[in-house]
Amino acid sequence: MSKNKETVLKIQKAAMKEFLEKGFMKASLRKICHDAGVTTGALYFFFKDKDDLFCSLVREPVEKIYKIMTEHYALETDISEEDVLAVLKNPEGSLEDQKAMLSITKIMYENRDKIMLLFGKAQGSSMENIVDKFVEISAKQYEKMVEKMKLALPDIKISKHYARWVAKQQIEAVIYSMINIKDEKETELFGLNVAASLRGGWMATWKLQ
Amino acid sequence: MSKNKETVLKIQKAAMKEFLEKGFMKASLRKICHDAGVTTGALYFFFKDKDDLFCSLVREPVEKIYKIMTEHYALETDISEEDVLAVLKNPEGSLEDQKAMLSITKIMYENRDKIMLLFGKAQGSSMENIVDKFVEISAKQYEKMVEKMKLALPDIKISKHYARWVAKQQIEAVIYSMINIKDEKETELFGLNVAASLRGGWMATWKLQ
Amino acid sequence: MSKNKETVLKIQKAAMKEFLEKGFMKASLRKICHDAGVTTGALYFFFKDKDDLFCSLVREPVEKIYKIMTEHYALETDISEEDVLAVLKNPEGSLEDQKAMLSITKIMYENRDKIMLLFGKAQGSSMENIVDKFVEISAKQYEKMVEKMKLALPDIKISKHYARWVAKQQIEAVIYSMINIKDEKETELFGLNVAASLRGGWMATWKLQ
Amino acid sequence: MSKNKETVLKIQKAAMKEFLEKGFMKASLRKICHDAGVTTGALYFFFKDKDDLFCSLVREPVEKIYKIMTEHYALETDISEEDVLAVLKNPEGSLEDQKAMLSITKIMYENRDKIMLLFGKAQGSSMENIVDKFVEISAKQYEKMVEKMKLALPDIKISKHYARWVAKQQIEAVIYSMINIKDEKETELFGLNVAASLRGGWMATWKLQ
DNA sequence: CATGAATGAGGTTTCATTCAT
DNA sequence: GATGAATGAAACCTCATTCAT
Repeated sequence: MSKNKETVLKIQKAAMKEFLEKGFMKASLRKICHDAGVTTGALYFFFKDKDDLFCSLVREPVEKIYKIMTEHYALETDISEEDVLAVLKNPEGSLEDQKAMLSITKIMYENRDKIMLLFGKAQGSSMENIVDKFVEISAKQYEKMVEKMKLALPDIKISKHYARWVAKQQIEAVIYSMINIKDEKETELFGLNVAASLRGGWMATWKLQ
Repeated sequence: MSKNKETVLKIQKAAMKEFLEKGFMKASLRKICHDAGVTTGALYFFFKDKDDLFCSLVREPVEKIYKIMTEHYALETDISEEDVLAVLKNPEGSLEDQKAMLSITKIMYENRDKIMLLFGKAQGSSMENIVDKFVEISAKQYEKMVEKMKLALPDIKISKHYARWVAKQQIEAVIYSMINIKDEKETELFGLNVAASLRGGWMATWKLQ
Repeated sequence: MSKNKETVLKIQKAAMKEFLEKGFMKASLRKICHDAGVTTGALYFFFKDKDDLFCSLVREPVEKIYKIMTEHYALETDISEEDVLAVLKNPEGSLEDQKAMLSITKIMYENRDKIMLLFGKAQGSSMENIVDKFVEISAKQYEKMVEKMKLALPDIKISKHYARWVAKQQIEAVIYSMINIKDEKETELFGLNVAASLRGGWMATWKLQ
Repeated sequence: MSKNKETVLKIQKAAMKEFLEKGFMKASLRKICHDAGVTTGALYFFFKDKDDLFCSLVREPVEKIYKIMTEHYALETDISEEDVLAVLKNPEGSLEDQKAMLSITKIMYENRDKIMLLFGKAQGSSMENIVDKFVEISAKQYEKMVEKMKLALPDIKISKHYARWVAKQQIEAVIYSMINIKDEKETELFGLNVAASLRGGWMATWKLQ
């Protein structure tokens, strides 16, 4: 039990390195096995195939993020129109929303390498569209919000693709920060800039403020 | 003269299909040749290698976009601080800026499939980082603008990564639109929403308006 | 253990045949695999590449010969001038020298086919210049000898390329014998003729006897 | 007439470079054509195939050498036993023999690059065994000489392969010199050393002097 | 648990050569 | 004389995966 755990970890460590370096498709299982000091048979005892190995590396944060998103958005489902306006006029934004985004951001930063694998090196694996899936979930909420905003502000014409784009922006901002900024102070400052920017963008779209 | 052009076109047509379907790496030259009704030798008479074939499909719009960007940003280099504020307070934004973005958008829409190849299926080819290069060019301008804004508004703290993110947002908005929206009316509306949103985001960041 | 050895041997046997027939470059790995009743993958499990396969066939004698040469020439390093003359005036020649040459000859004859591969079919492989390397080692000794002979016989003018040519002659005589003569008696007689001839050539060059 | 001559020369010049660099087999006709600024079709108008192109580069010296050898050896055919001994006891050697060897050497040096092509880069072409053919011609003469020497010196045991080896040595000495020595003075000195050495070797074999 | 030999299909590329124009 | 498009076979090699042990 301790020994196979060890083997799995050795494989995963080597796999992480190789996948990060070459991306899913160009990564070589042979090299992973060699670097891990393990034979192919051992790898295939623990993992169904290449894709399964890749997924094992990112499964944990994916599931956590997924959980937070679904739970969070389940809460937000029943906001009334007045709430929507109130929430958006409040410079602090929705508390729940902030909490969710913070949780996700925290998870991402706790799993920095895994997330970079997930969002930058997954092409060819079954995870290659995972961002889209997250965006999808988030987008559904924004679509609901947009619908309600439209009721309150019927003169504003909004494309039906706008909500999804907003959702995508939000998620990609976190990823961008994670990939490009190492310094913590800088990360925080960047986060504030982005938050202000995104919020300002939303407000401007509705001609608020 | 007509005949060789024909062969090249047959190859490129088959290549376009295969690359769009499978992406650069998983695409098979054997299949492309077979689908084009041509031998591998013929392909290698016209194209240096797989990468050259891929590039031939996207070279034209890439060069056009590159030209517009470099020319446009050469113009914008010498804006004074007052200009910056003036430009940004003007709801219409910089005329040149708008024109450049419109030209690029137009080129992209005129080469929709090529651009989708370029921005979604290029991993493994020498074009895989082309977006980054475009963002880079644009980012340099935004960095200059940010520097000047800071002089006018010294109390606003701005991350040094902010400019690049803004540049990235702008370009990815066009790509997003192109990939996801087919209807022209909808595209236009989405464009207006995004323009308002991005402009509002920038203003909010500087606490203007 | 017995089985994998078998596969390797099957591959090597087929490879030996193909390389001897066509030479390194024209030999086809496909044909080797087919003749060995094995897939290409199997070949590449045991051998890094074509060159590695070729080398595996000749490595053993090469290393043996190399070992003898380096050991032998290490011994001979410290001959004095008098020794040199003494050795050369003695019709039997240097005992050590004879022993080394005999060992090498013996190894060559024990690995006749491998040596023929090595010296006649290696063009294109990493072994293509192996004769030159052997000659080089031997040549260094002859160069030292020539230097000492010159001290004893300052009137004889000797080209600085002469030593290497003598070394080359000696080694190529063995190869020549091996390639062209099958009969043992004949080989022995030829060996005596060559030995006398080479020795006589050396003496005549120095105007001795 | 002048123009096609030009084209042929351009092709041959490029071919010479490529063959010298890579050897017959690895040389690329494509590259030769490209370097010559000519199309494949043009090459195939003047030359039957790769081999024909290669041969065209070396044909001239080959034929000259062949002519000298056959003519020379036709003369030497009818030497009597006494002549043989006389010739060999005479330190100057056979005058005709010297003249032939000098002519051949001269031709070789006048066609240095062609000869290096012929003797070092011909593997895979129809010229790959040309040295053997020259050796063969020369060897026949030496065989006759050996037969006659045996009649005069019946106690000396000589292998039937000895004559060919002597022939080979003589030709390879010239090639060796040509390939390895550039300086003229050095070449001459080396030639004297080798001549003395070969003659001394032959004499020692017959226990003469 | 783990080995490691073996599969077999597939990858891209290079080549000498041909032939209609 | 010369073009240059096209052939088509073959080249070496890599890969994820399987399975008897």
